[in-house]
Amino acid sequence: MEIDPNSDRPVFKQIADHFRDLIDRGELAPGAALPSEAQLSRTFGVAGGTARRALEVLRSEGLVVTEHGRGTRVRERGPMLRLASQRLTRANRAAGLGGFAADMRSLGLDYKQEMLHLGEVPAPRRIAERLNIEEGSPVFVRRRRMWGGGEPMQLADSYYPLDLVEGTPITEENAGPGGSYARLEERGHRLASFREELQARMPSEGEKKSLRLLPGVPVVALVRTAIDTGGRAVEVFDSVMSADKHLFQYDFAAD
Amino acid sequence: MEIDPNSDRPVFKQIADHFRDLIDRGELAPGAALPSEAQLSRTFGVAGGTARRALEVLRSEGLVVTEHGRGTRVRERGPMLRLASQRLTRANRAAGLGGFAADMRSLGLDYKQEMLHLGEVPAPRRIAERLNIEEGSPVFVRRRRMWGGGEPMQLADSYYPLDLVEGTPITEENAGPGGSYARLEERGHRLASFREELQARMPSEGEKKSLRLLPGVPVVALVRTAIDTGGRAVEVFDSVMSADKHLFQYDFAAD
DNA sequence: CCTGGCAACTCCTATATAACAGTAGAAGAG
DNA sequence: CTCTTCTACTGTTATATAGGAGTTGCCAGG
Repeated sequence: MEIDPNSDRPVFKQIADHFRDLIDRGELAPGAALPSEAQLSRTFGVAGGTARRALEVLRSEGLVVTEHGRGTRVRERGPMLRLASQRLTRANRAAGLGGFAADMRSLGLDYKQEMLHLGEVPAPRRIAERLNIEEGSPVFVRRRRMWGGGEPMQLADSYYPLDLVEGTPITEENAGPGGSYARLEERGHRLASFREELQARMPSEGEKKSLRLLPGVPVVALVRTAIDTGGRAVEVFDSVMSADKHLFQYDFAAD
Repeated sequence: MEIDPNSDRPVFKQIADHFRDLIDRGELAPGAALPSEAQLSRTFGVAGGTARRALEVLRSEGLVVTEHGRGTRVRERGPMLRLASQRLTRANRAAGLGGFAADMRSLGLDYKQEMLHLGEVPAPRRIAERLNIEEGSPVFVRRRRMWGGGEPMQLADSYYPLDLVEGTPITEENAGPGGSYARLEERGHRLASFREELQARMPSEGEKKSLRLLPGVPVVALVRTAIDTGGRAVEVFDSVMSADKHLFQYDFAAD
């Protein structure tokens, strides 16, 4: 392996290219250690800062992870959670548990839900538009962080019109068997359809921390609006999840 | 604005925080210039490299763009293309044009398609699984880059079982009115359903270049499988698009 | 009027150096 | 045998310095 300092391509990128290649071709398996910065610097005959930048490139691409004091290793990818639209059909919902709990159960991961906030808030624009109400008018929110397999999987905020949840367990920590959708249906709002909107982007600082995201991992923001048989939006589910742990699947008719 | 060199938080992150704040609060509007590296270095009393790293952080978060010789400015976001599942219903398909052309038309952007490859290739695993054939057996591929508004919007590879396309315009540069789906239906394969699978990730080097992606912009990989009324997979559409230009919307029943 | 060239600005790559901080294992004390 | 401390490794932040290269505007000379 040779580095050409006179090439158009900067040295640190050439070094990054070299290791990207090894990783892509599988010669460096997930979990395998890369040389330390000092070693790179010696073997390629470059300054320490240059070696460091090469690793930085690979880090930012999400190919490797580095731990302070331990070194840099090829990233291991955990299992992917496949979120299929069918998970929200009535039959599946009737099986008990909320949607997320069922998903985790099917992957054999233990499930936990951490309540971050529970109460009334003024509706943000994004939510108000979908609930067909005025921006800033009060709505009830369940803000929580979902855990699976000991890791944070998603941040999920559920917003409800006030009149639909007053006096129901939805306003309490435990929404009861079958989750909040079951409560809404008991109250006479039979669910007719869902709309899901997805958008991928890089996480904010806060999201990075609270989802424990590695550098270079994007997130997917999913907004689901639940519509009842009367055409009324009864819930807006606003969530953010790590892109490297989730895959989304939708089946729909061609007619 | 003050920087504390003795804080836990590194100086370069403090500087980045400062400008992230200004951008989030709208005090630095899209298109507005940030101070040059030299200016930052002077006004904050830090070394040039430190100022540079602060800007690097913002760049990697996709908040700013910098051009060599011109400086760093707050990123401007183009319009988002909303890809709704309904765009593939028969009624919409009948309106003429392929799906993508119609989408671009509705946004008022001019549309172009650049053919990259047209011919037989051995089926990659991902494709073979979905077409229900052996990995490596020959399939026909239309590999192209779609343009909208003068910018590359997506890389799209369509894979077909050989027997379905032989002797049809699908094997030619122009697949004819209504696109390849129309040709498949003419041949007796009436489309029954689609499955779309989405996954977000950071782009590869090649994708970055050919989609002209700015640093810090993720991509969405969308794989669509078209199924005919006989339950046979007749096309796998494998595409990659810039996450900051696309939003995905799916409507589905709750029953 | 236009053109060529220079100057001053911008960012980019690379070097060398220093002090600090987390990790792991070996050496020593109890 | 166990606990502590030391040491040699790892990465992290920050400094200073140098030369390269793209961009813009001005100004002198044609």
